[in-house]
This record gives sequence, C-alpha cells and structure tokens, in this order.
Amino acid sequence: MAGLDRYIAVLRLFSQGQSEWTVNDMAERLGVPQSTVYRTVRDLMGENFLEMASEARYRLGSVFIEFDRLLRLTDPLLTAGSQVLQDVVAAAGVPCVGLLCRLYNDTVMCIADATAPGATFSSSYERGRPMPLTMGATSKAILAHLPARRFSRVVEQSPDARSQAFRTELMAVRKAGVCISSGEIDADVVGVAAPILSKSPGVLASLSIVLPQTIADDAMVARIAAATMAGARRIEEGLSSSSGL
Amino acid sequence: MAGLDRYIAVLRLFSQGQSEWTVNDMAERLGVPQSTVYRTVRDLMGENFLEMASEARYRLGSVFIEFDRLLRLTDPLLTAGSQVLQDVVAAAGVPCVGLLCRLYNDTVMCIADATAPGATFSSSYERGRPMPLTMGATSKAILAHLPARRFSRVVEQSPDARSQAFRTELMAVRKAGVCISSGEIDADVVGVAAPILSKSPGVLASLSIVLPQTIADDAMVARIAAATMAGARRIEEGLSSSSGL
DNA sequence: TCAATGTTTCTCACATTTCGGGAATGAGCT
DNA sequence: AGCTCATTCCCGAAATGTGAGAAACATTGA
Repeated sequence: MAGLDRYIAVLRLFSQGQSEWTVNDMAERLGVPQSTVYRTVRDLMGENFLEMASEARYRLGSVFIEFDRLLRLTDPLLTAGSQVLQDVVAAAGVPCVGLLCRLYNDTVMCIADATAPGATFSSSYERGRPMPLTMGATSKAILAHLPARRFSRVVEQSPDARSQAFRTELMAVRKAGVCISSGEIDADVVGVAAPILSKSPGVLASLSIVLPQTIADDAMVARIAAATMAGARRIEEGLSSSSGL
Repeated sequence: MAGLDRYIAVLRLFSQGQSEWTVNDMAERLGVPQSTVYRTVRDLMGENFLEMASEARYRLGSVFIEFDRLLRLTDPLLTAGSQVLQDVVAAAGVPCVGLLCRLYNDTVMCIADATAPGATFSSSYERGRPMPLTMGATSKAILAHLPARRFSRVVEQSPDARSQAFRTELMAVRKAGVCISSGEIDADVVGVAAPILSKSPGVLASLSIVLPQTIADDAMVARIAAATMAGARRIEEGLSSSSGL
C-alpha cells in the first residue's frame, strides 16, 4: 500500500458505526505498524481530514464540509437541478419528497433533496448515502440508461437482478423514460423517477418524487410522472447551456 | 512536494471561481510537469476525489458528499447541537437565522444552520464556508475563548483587531458569556452568539441567532441572548454525556 | 485515407521518500 | 520517583515517485 491508498485506507475506516478510532486499532485493522499510522494520521490532521476527538481518539475532520460547500456551489448537476427539484416538488402539490440522484461508481447517490410541507416520512436516499443500483425507481431510472457493457456487468453481480424479467423490465423503463416502483426500498411509498441524460460524459442521474402509497392513485402517479420527466428535460437543458460557457 | 501534499495541492486549486481545471493549467500553476499531474489526477479520480467534467477538464468528485454525510451523522457537535439549534430558532419566535459554528484552524466555520419561517435574508455564514475569526458576533464569541497564546497570535495577525479596545471588548465578551454585534459582517442584521465550551480538546464553537436590525429592540435582544446561552449550555451537556460512552 | 492536434498513458533510470522496528520523549497518574 | 500510555524521532534498506520524452488513443479536418 502506498501513496494515496494509505491515506484513503485510513479515512475509509471511519463509518457511522465506528466514527472514532485509536491509532492502535487502525494499525491492527490495516495490518501496518503504528509508527506508519501515526505518520499518516498526522499528515491527515494537518490538512483537516482528521481531527482529534479526545484522549488518543481520532475522527473525521471538517475539511469535508468545506469541500462539500464547494461542490454545492459548483457542481453543474446541482446548480442546474436544485431549483428544478424544488419546483417539481411544489408542482406535485402533495406531501412528497423530491430527490436528485446520480450515478456514483456502481451505486446511486442522492446529491439534493427537497421535502414538501406536510410530508411526514423521509426517503432512504439521504444526501451522500450510496444506494444499490438495482432497486428502487430512483436507481433503476439510472441503471436502465447505463451503456450495455456496464449494464450487464452490474446486473451480473447483483443476485436479485439476474433474471431475464429484470432485464426486460429495465428495457421498458428505458423506452418509457420513467420508472415507477412501489415499496422496493422503503415500505409503503411509491417512487417515480425520470432519468437525466446528457452528452457530457459521466452525467447520468435521475429526478424522482417519492410519495406515500396511501395517497397515490393512478391519475396522480401519471401526473407526477409527467412532471418529473418535464423537470428532467429542464435540467438537461440547464446542463448543456452551462457546459457551453 | 510529496506524499499527501501533492494531492492536496491539486484539490486546493478548485474554487468557486475556478471549478474546472485542465491538466495543463494545473501543471503550470503548480510548477510540476504534466506527467506528474496526470498521475496525481488519475489517483484522485480513482478515489472519487476528482471526476472528469468534459473534454480534458476535471472537477471535484462526489466523495466529499459521502464523507459530509458521515460527518453529519457522527460529529458530536452536530449530533448534540442540531436539535437544540432548531429549538432555539423556534423559541426566538421571530424571522431569524440560527447558526452552529466551530473553530476551524484560524477561521470559523458554520456546520449547521436553521432558518425560521418568514426569514427573508440569509447569513454570510454558510455551512462549510471559512469566515474570519475577528469579525461578527458568531466569530468573536469563539475568539474570546481561545487560549491566551493562540488568542494573541490571531489578534496580532489581523489588522482590524490589533487595537487595545478590541482586546478589552473581547475580555468583556468572555466575562458576559455572550457576544452581540451589529452589521459587522452583513449589513442591517444583528448577531447574538453564545460560546460552546467543553472539556474535550478542540471543541470550541458558538451558537448564534441572526436577526434583522429593523425588528431588534433591546428587550428582544436580551431575551434571545438568554435563549442562545441556555442552548449553548444544553449542547455542552450533550457533548459531555456523549463523550462518556 | 492521411496528417495534424490534443489528451492520456507508458517507459526507464535515478533520486527521493517512505517504511518499519525500536528507542526516545513527554504527559498524566499513583 | 516510577509507571503507563500516546506520540514522535531515528536510520538503513527498500520501495516509490519523479520527469523527459515517446507511444498510444481519440478526434478533427483536409
């Protein structure tokens, strides 16, 4: 292990379940000597990637919040999409949650959300949380538009997606330009998601609305599907005009 | 340049003003050959610290959003403070903005904010934005509680804070346990900030309420000052109980 | 089709840096 | 003082990054 890897290996130790580490535990877990870990930790602290929690314990540092702000201010998908996201949620006119999510390696990550007034639930797609690519409308709207080679690779690796039925379902999603699913990730909610495509490489995302099954009838879902698709088109326009700067 | 520095130097190039870079520009700016920059960029992309924007341009990657979530979920100050922050804003009962900010190197950084319904303004203390330590109630509440040695160093380096009057003002803030200022950062708003202190090292923060000058009279400011101080106490309690796990 | 251009990766010899084991320092506690 | 634990320091050996240029690859235009 060398270079960036050593630093990343340390950072990746920190999780929701274990958010503080001692140098000893890190060294043991990574299988490298303490002196090396101390050096690594010192470097990371110097750049605020880590900070001291208390008595020999370390935790993630605030530099991530700083870079997160930079992303919020400059990410084209966010700048083009966050207003649209709010508009679509408002236009839905029901207690729902709106999500703007993107492909992130072999997962889907929410980068912005909007909650309509009155919504008493929340989605598992929290901002910054990697989610599986093969479940949920939000994810499948993205998966359906992966290039064939990559699509196959992802599907092969996922036990719950290897069926032929799944492939044909996703083909239909691709054709329709919208994906609707019910209770796949969170019970009792319906997800309606439209893909966001763009010429520029690496932009593959979705705009989705999540609402309680109890209030969702066919007409409402159809209306919301149209709204998300229209929103997705608007975001695509915003992306292509901003990239032309 | 070696080790982490090389990587950080690249990441620090990205700013609000220039959010996309070509390898050429990076190499020129950093004064290192292109081949080296290519290697560095490739490594950073592999870990999602950078991503390709378009045609030979690179931008910050989404890994920061992922780590930002981890921080939101695990940072003791945030977990102890975000509920209190909302409570204090609600208790204020006026269109105001609440801020939870912390010391970050020689700056102050907002880590959480809450806007009361009806507030038509926003604070310059955006989440993740480093702010000067010597201006604004939010910052001065923190500065006033820096250890003497560090306090002096910061004050010396800041042209607008070198006066004796400033030192005595901050002494008074320290005594009072609250800092109130008007229009120092944003015109036409009043800031009311209470320091958050804790035994654990590195925890130095403030809880503040920002409200328009037009609605702020002495009685209201006094009431809000008491509320922020009470909130700060509650957060301190939350911190000490959680660290005892 | 071929040349031209720009981006990205690769190669290789060399110097620099990191690595890791252990010793040294330092702070806190009894 | 003496003990324990956290952290830094030291140094030779070994691995890694460095940088200049060439090569691969993609795109564009003639």
